[in-house]
Amino acid sequence: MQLSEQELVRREKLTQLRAMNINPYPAALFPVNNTSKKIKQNFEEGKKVIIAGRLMSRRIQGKASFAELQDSEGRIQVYFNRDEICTGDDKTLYNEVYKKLLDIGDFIGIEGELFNTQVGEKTVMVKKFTLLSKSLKPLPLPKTDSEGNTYDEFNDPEMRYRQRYADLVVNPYVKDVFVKRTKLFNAMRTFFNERNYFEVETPILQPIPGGAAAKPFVTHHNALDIPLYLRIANELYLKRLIVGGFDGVYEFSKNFRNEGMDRTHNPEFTAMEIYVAYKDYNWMMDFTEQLLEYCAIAVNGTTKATYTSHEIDFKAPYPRVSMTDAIKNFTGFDISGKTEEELRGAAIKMGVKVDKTMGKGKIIDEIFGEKCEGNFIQPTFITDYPKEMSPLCKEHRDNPELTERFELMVCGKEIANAYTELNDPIDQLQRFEEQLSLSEKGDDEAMFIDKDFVRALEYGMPPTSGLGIGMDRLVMFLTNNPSIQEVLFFPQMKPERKIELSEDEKLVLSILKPNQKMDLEELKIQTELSNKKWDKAIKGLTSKKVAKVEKNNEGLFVEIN
RNA sequence: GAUCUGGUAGCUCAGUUGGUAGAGCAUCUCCCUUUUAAGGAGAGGGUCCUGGGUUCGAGCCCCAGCCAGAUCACCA
Repeated sequence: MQLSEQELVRREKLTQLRAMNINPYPAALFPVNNTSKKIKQNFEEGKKVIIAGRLMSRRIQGKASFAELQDSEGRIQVYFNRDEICTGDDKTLYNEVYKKLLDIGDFIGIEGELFNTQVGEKTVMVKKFTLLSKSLKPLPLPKTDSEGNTYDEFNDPEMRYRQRYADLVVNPYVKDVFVKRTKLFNAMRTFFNERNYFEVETPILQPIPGGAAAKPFVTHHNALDIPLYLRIANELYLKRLIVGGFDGVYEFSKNFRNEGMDRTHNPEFTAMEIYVAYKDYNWMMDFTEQLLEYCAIAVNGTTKATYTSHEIDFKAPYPRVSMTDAIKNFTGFDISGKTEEELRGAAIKMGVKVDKTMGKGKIIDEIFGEKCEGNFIQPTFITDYPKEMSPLCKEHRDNPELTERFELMVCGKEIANAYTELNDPIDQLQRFEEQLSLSEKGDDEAMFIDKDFVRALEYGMPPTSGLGIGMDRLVMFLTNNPSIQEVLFFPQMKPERKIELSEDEKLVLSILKPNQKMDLEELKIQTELSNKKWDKAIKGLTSKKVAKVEKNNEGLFVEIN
């Protein structure tokens, strides 16, 4: 690996430290008894403290130096003075170790006393310091001045996501997002637990992926020799637990969908689903608005949130608009009682793209998505979806064309989806069968038939209402981040393909490249490498996908990839 | 998947028809007891994303590719 000058310098310091009998990576615990935040909150002149963290800036002025130490809660200024650290004649600890062998990014432990500088900055006077871990790679060093201007900001999204660890060290706002994310999860748990709903875990590896219309990832179990799918939703398993007798169950589930990636979609994402027995979707709407109000306050201290140019308010209650009314309002067209052909015609007239594989439900969904969805900025429940697009949802008590379903729209995006759950096993089987015919028509997202789930319903499931919330999307709204990558620690990225070739590999390549494809023996002879070196070089090149070896009737050939 | 934009020092960014690769911060050396992105002086540091091409000569122009972002399409 090619090291930069600065990296070489730091490695050299490592050996110098060892030569001075200073272990740059000591094993012993360091007895921290304070943090940067606690020091500032309970400041007392002369108080002794022990702290630890990363050295993040230094201003050296001869015998004295100010530096900043960053710990998990922020930064505190520390003051190094030669005569405080080196009380005897030997000034090596300050002149050599502190000034020359420490670097920005190093973890150090400090024992010292609190004092105020002449400028009034709360500061730790260092009496003793310990190197806790040497940093070998220079961190990016963004700076902010007193007016809030930033310099050298570490802002390339690619580098920030790939090296989230560095991003977290130098960009404090990144940590804030994830603190809020965890606050949201904790708030939801509290809200559910206080109502005696029960947190559970269900399988991620599933023989039949169900509960949503989505393309699954497939894997293979060797011992069973069967395909297994990564879950796309946890709905069907949670309902099985309602069959089993729980009154309310919920789960935060990582779901996996083998679809495109963009600023609102990551292949793995987190959903929360909750199912409550003896309730319906009207109850669930009340429950949802209370939940979100509670969560918004827990995360931001207020029900209001800013998202891009929108000011949104999660204060309950939220308006409830039926899908039929929404479409009527924004297009003037009444979908009720229309045939598939009439709907298709209307969609085409509105300029909404439809095709032959779409059934009634999908056409309506398309019209809604195209003409209405974007208009709902404040939290709004859209209710009573067409039956065809909701195969797990109970038929509407007043209209057999519709289902008792709602979605919660915020800023034109869906963040929650809920049903009065279908618990009629015969109806459920029929709906699955309709999905099957959709999939035969070419809809590659139509659901599989889950016979075990139907069997569970046959034993009887109490009337139940269920709710699903896209947690990542909700975090985006509560932290004003229009990109899902910003609210995931490690968003999916294309793998870095760094090709580093050894000398021998380069030699092989230099002969192979002008020819593109060569006989393996001939190439080997031309390189003049020993058998061992040749073997290593060619295996290296093939494993790095630079070249490939091919065997055909005429012999063995090496080809550039 | 399509289009557009970008990729230059550890970080942020300049780079003039196409003519020896630059700045600030960071690093290194020397000097310096309380500074607030900011002490002073000096020095070093480059696979200009990769591979081809055009040219006497390419960071710049052309082609192909890689990675990212944005917009759109697809998709919850």
